[in-house]
Amino acid sequence: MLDAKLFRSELEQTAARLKQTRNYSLDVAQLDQLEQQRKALQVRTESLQAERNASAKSVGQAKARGEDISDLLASVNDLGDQLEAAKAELNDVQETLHSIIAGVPNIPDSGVPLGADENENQEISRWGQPRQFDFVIKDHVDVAQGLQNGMNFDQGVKLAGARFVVLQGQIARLHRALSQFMLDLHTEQHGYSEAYVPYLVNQDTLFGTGQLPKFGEDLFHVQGATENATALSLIPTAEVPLTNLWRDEIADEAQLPLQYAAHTPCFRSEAGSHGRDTRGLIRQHQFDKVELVCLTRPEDSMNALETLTGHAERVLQLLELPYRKVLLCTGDMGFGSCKTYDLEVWIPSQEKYREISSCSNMGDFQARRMQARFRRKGANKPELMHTLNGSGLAVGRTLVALLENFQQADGSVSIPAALQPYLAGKAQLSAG
RNA sequence: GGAGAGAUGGCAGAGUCCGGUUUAAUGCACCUGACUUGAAAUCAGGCGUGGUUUUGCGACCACCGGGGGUUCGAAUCCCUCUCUCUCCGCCA
Repeated sequence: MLDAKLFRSELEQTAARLKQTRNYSLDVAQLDQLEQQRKALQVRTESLQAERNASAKSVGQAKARGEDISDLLASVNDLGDQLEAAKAELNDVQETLHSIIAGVPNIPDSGVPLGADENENQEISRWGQPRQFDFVIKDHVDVAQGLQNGMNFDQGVKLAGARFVVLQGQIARLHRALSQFMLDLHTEQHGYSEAYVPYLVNQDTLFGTGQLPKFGEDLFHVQGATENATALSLIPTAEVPLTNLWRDEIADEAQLPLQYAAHTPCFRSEAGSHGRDTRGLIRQHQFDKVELVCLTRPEDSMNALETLTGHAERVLQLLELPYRKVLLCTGDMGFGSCKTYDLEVWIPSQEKYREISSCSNMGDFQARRMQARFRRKGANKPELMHTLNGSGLAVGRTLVALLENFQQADGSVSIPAALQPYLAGKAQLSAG
């Protein structure tokens, strides 16, 4: 959520900036009118409340002195009705305002290139060389089929439906090894503290990170067993529970930066993705991810984004997977982000780099929604922190990249050295 | 699943029966100042969050788990939801 002040004192500039960067149209006239109503109604409501408080107090005092209070009561008779009406009106206006403001995306950092869509993203760097194969390569689905059919989409369909998979045998083991490897790397070498978190979260939590109110259709919602059970939703990323750890909390400045890593499944409805990436493991309703979250002081967040992205890159480097780092343009960035790097891994069968990590600095956008704050040493007012998150990495897609990039002519798959300890020292998965 | 008890400011903890100078006592923590070479101790003062309004000082409003109600007035009474704890039952 943007600072409400931007909609009051800098409405025109804010609208222009949102249009320029996000192609987001703010109804300036409507907002301006609502804001004027809000102001008038709020002043009126509060002065009525003050009046009510004062009269209630004098009633109390008169009564304490044993005086007759019927005159006093008569004089405040219609106050309640007036107040109630004013409150109701104010409430309406504020709800309308809030619902508009809660749906406005973050304003990108000035360093982010302007652009309409992914075609105008900026490649920052490349690491590694896509391998030259001297045989006809298979995609990961066929590679896995050669490995005792360890990736079974028919079984996924049978058990759950389209975009679900069952992994078995050495593929399942590889999948587990990858997440363990990533989590160990980040906790042991990059200073993240490991967390195990709920996979189902409530609506406040989803609002905090920005999934609600606008993106509810991207989630799976779970109806509790009882009629009025709390509405819960499956997390689309561990960013949601991890960042919300500090919702409605005030950290000491010395506690920052806070760094959390968690390995969780992620659930996405993929509404609107029909027909995209239908083959293979690239786009599933359920996938595992090791997520990194960092909470910082405002002045530290841009550096922290570089550091955090570096941590995700380190996974790819250790796994010897060629990738490129892309700075997303304003039009391609997520709703709450002010700056995002995507890491894209080389997928040989597609001869393309595909997203495997997205690292974002959300600025104070999420922190304002969830009132995640910190107090500077000596300062009295708490201040919003900045929140960052990044995949380190998406496990399923890493599995895909590994199978494809390290496939051998005989159908086996070699294992990068860094990962071998997690596979009982095996240097390859053998076909058969 | 059954029975009971609770939820108060960063923490602890009074107030709730019997609604009214309680915009919440007190203690701890924290901040400022005094004393001290410095620190500790002591003393004095300050010290919640959000919001509105104001050039500023300030004034005002809301918040005692969430929501609703009764009332001139609610931390206090009523309804409801959520959560926590204790005991019993069941259980990975």
